[in-house]
Amino acid sequence: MQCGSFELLKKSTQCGARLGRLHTTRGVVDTPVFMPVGTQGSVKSISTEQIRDTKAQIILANSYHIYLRPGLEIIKKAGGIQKFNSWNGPMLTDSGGFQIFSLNSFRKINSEGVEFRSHIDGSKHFLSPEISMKIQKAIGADIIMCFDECTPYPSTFEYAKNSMLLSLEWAKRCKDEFYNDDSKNTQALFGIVQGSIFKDLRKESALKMRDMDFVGYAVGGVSVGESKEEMMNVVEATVPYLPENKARYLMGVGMPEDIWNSVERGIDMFDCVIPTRNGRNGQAFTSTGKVNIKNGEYKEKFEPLDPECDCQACRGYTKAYLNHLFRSQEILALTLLSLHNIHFMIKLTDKIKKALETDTFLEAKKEFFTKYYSNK
RNA sequence: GGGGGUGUGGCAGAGUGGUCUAAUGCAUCAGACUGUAAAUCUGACGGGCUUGCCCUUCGGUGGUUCAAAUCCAUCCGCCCCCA
Repeated sequence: MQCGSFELLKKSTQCGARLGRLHTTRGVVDTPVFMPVGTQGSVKSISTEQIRDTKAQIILANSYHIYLRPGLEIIKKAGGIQKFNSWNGPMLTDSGGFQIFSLNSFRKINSEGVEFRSHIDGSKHFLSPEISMKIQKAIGADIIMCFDECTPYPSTFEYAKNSMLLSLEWAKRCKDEFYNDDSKNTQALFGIVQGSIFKDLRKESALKMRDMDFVGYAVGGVSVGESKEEMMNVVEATVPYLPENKARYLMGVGMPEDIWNSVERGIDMFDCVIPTRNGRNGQAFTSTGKVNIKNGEYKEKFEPLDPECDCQACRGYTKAYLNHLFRSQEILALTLLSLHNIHFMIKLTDKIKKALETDTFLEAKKEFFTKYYSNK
């Protein structure tokens, strides 16, 4: 089966949610899926072994970061990113498009591409759709992304339109570059819909991307500061114009509530730094809501973080101990909470999948949130 | 016995006449984080309320001064050196 192809297994009769299977060179991914982010080829503070324990099916890496360090030569010599980090499973690389947004003070955009100053040493680098494709081919992830501009929020309609058209133009160039060799046999290129929060732009972008016939589609330019309501409006304005038989990936999302709400509207794939970043900063997601484990109230709570969770952190340790680890700045604190949060997100998608099998998505969602918000 | 130094908010430690409720760091208390420049960042941190102001703080007491953490006297505590 072609890498990146999507098998639609079941559609909810209640909403837009769907159960599916994404085929990749290194394995099958059941959707809806949450993909932990390992920007530099490593999910921060967590070993590949531990990532497997969380039952994550596919992880992300960032081509911009890997290109800067260790560099493509080393990745090639290693035999590709999956061998380098010994994950050996499905992976996805982002194109560097998000860095146009997040490193905005270090770059200059023109229609040809983007000039970056390395955030590491200030050196100049140029990224274009063609270069991004070459980089992502060299890294060798199963799924690679078009080089786009992640449009900042807020943007004027005019800026958002030009940005969306630029990403469209770049998408064509990505395709041309991607399909000029045998990489297409082992990798899949996904297109990215832009258009900020403007429905017309989202529709236009989605339809034109659809015409380009990508293997899969992403909704980009969300989770950049807009409200949750706006984010859902974007999803609703985009999904109806994407082909049903292809995967839909909402980039950079999200929180548990975002996952439920987006799956409900027809999204299949997610990635987000939240479980790991917030984990490192002391915030845990639990079945009864968010917990800031650093807070004083947990100093003497000799009970697991989440009694419903069977991750390493919850199996072996108490809130009091995790609180102590954070207060004493022990490295283990970062690992355990990151691990827990990833596990939580994976379990959440498991719940969703199970509910879709029995066509009870809305009931499951209600059950989840009744508990999740019960403490607040 | 002689000489020198020092005492500041939970801790460390600036400040040596007004701009001092008193820098800074730590600790403490909370909040934020969405395709990772993040083990990060923000805010609070004497008390009161009508949130602008009022009251109370720099070892104790007394004084000088329009004004004292800051100067003087004295008491108390601690540290160092020489015998």
